Amino acid sequence: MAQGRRYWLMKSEPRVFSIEDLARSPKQTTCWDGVRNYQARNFMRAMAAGDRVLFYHSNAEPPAVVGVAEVVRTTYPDATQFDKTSHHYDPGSVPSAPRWDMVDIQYRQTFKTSLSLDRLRQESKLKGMVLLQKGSRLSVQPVTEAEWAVVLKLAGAK
DNA sequence: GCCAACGTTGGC
DNA sequence: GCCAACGTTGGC
Repeated sequence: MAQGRRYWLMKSEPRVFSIEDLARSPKQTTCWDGVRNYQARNFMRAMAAGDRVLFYHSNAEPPAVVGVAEVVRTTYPDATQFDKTSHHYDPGSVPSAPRWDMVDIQYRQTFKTSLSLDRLRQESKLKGMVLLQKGSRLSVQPVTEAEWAVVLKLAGAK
């Protein structure tokens, strides 16, 4: 395989949608709707099927990377942007030129031990992670191959 | 195009 | 619940 797989991190509040919810979803797959940040959207547009995703629980106790998912469908329009009843409705977006996209991701594994923010911060090799940068709020962000390897090793996972 | 006001994110 | 950091909006 000449094309290298890419790695990402996606945040979700477990009270809204947790990795357990993903594992219980039909086909263990969900569409990642509701992203309303251009940078995050652009990262989703760069995703390819087979890319790996760290699943992160934000607003959790503790906030932590809890497992792995995989991109199984590349970007397509997020239907909630046109749905007036949706919390994610965007009156400025028109169907002929959808502003917001989503991807589908499928469950892969839950770490036996989740990796809290604190734990990740202790790892000098991870100090460049987007997640750990001051003020970082991006809900979809890139992870380098080296960071990916360190995180999976810390989790005792493959 | 500047920038103040406002809304959101997310750790604490 | 607080609030720092950040993104977006809109008046000018």
